[in-house]
Amino acid sequence: MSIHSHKSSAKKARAVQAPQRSNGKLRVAAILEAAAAVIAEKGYEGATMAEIAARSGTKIGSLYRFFPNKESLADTIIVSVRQNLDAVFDRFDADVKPLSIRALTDGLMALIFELFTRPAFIELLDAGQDWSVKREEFRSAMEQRTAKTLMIHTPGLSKKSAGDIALVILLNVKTVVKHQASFNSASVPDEFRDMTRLYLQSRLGSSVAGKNMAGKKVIPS
Amino acid sequence: MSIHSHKSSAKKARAVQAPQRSNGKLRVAAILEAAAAVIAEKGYEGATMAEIAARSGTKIGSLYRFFPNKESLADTIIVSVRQNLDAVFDRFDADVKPLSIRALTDGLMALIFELFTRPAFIELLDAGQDWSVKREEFRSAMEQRTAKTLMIHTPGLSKKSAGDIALVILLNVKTVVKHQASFNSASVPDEFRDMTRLYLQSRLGSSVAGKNMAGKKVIPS
Amino acid sequence: MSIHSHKSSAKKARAVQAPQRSNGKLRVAAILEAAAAVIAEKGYEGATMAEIAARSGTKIGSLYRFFPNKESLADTIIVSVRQNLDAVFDRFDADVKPLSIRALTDGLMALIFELFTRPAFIELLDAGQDWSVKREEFRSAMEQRTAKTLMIHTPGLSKKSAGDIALVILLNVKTVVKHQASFNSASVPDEFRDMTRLYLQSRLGSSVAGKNMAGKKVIPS
Amino acid sequence: MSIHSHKSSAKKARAVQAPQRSNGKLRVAAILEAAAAVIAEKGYEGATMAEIAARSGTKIGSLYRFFPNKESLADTIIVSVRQNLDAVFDRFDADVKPLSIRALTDGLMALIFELFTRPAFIELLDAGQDWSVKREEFRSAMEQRTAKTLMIHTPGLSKKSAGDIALVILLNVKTVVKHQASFNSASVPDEFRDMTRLYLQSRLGSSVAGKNMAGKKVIPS
DNA sequence: AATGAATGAGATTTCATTCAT
DNA sequence: AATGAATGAAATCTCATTCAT
Repeated sequence: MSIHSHKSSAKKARAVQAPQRSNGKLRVAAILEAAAAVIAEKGYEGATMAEIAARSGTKIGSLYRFFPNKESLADTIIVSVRQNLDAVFDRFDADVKPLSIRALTDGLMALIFELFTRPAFIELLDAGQDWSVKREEFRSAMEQRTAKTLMIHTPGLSKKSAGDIALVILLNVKTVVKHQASFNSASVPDEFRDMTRLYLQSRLGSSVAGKNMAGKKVIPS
Repeated sequence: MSIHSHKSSAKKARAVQAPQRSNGKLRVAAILEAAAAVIAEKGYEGATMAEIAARSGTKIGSLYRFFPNKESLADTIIVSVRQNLDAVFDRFDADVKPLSIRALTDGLMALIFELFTRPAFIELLDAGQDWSVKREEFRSAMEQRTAKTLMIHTPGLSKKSAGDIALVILLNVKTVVKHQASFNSASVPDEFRDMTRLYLQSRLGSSVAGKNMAGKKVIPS
Repeated sequence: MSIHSHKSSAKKARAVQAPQRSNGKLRVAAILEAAAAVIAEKGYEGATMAEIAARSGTKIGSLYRFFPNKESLADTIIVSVRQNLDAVFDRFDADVKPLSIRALTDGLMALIFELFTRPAFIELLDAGQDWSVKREEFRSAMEQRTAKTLMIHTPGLSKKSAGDIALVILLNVKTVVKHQASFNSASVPDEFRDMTRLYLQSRLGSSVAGKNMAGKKVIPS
Repeated sequence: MSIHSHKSSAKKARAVQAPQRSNGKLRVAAILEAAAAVIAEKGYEGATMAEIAARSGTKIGSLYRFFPNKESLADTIIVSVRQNLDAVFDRFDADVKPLSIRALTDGLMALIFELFTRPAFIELLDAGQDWSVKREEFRSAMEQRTAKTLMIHTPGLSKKSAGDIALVILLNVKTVVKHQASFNSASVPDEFRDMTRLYLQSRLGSSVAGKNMAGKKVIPS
């Protein structure tokens, strides 16, 4: 407990340490995982580099060798999600055309949910101030990709409409992910899914009669 | 204390000091306004007492005379919103019964929008960790009050359903308020309003045939 | 704030960081010395971290690297004394049995004096309020160890008596150490030693005739 | 709870306040009592003028009208004890001559105990740094007065001896008063009284044969 | 290359004391 | 005269980042 308690064993202490994996890949992965966990827990501001280092079994000096500053950590997390983005959407787009609106909604929401559920991700999306650039860029990418999928599914859709709808879907999923833990009522996520379905039916329904068991227009009063 | 921290570490829970001279009242008002502005800009964590003091033309010592700590500032902002709550809802409830669902939706959203639009308020609702108590308490109050209104309008509604629906409405408004500034497309708020209408029609529609131009059930495919 | 108090108000109970490089060890030693000096001069409350840092040639940030808060400095000082305790008493106990009461008194007082003379130590023993735990724990340890020695020397002694007597001895030494610097008359410490001798003779004398050159009354020189 | 809660009743608030006794004597007494209590609880440093004002029902501005600074409060407390000093000792001295040493010890200790037990007093005696002047002055007065009593009782005593003995008595009483609250064993104060008796018998005994049942060496019971 | 140590600006909070009304 | 308000230096503690070994 004392400051001096390591005194006599100091020399050996170094040798006793777990051998640090010099493998950069593994190290970077461990750091990112730790960073995601800490940021998810405490938010971007609340997360400290020291804790991230400790939790990843990295020394603070080494951490800075891989990530030159705190923001670069956040960047990398965002980017890693972004890199999935295209692959995931491409896969989805391949089979999107024949989907009913219900299936489209469910599929899209599930897909986005998956992307957003990466720990720390939601926190980063909302993190303050200067962030606007990266966040905006990412949101824009998400939005455009989602809009693209909508337009593949419903070819008649205007670009603007597709953008608006995409944004609504994204924000709905974000809301669910963000408040997930604190919902008292387990059925709230279902409500959001239903609501999003209704919304998509209203927005896409008329132009895709065939898919939608034609005839039943959804008319907002 | 921490935890607190000048001389003794005991948690001093000094009450918010009410000013007793007109000068003091002006000062407090200025402080609150500045605090709301700074918090709205930078978030709760990002806002510093020094900046709040400076922006309100107050010296730091005076700020602390009226608000013994940073949290008390946030408290006061939240509470001021909360105090409006009942009055505003009561007024709305008086005329809610005969409203069409569309009018109900629009009225409720406008009302909640009004409450949430106080600068800083949204930031505070999302501020981190320890906050959970006050935030939860407030959200619970909002939710219950909204649910009550729904049940007045649609008497057949179960308490649980009303709660779920209320929460969805609240989160929708919150999303709009929060992202308001950053929407590229001005029509997004309208989309949210429409979506919420559809959702309410689906949830309340069947039981209030008369109000809803009977016969046109909203059927999620 | 506390807790505590920069970003989060949670009580961070970081452990005292042991230095791991020779440079750090020197630094820690310098800090402790400076802390002891400053506390001895101004008392625990009066001592400021800034002054301790300055006097040890350390920057404030470095000080906090090794001692995460003011209390941990005091702790370390107390603990360092406590760690001596057993060794010192064990050595004394080995030869305590045949000692005359006079020699016992002198030996015990000298021993305790030695322990207490560490600068700052006395101040810490009296430092205010929250301290009670550590202080009490230490005093209890001192008392029990002293009582044990008394019972080794005078086997017939009841546990309660030994405790009371031990406490009196401790308080006497403490008084001498504390006022040492301010005594006008150099003979006051001798008076305390004599008084303590008389007291021990009164309390232990009757039951250990043999050791005391039986029959010869104990006459304080 | 709100900052503004007093708004409407602000004008009347002034009138509602308890009528401030304009009687300076009473006010000063109330302040001193409060100050003593607060200092006794939290120590000199820990006591705040604001709390003293509040606890005495005085406004901070008024407090400063009577006591221009914190130290003057402490001064006044010390002085008030000092003023008792002569009267109390004079009364005791009147009957001191024929007292047995035991009775002298008990009487003196009781008298000093009484003086020291004034709340806050012990705290002030040990309060830090610059205080040395006032404290020293007071201790010197106490010491001289006690020494005088000893010399009245035992005329042969040298001035230096009397001073030393007086100091020992004072410190013994101080120790008891200070640790009073924290003694586990209720008998410790008795031990101190006995010890002091033995000490006085040793120091005064031989020269006052008559009073002390002549010829009988001082034998610790 | 690895890593412990150093840094210092800056954040929150306190409180004795003075002043203006 | 009474008193609420103003003040600001000073204290504790944090943490991203750089550096020397």
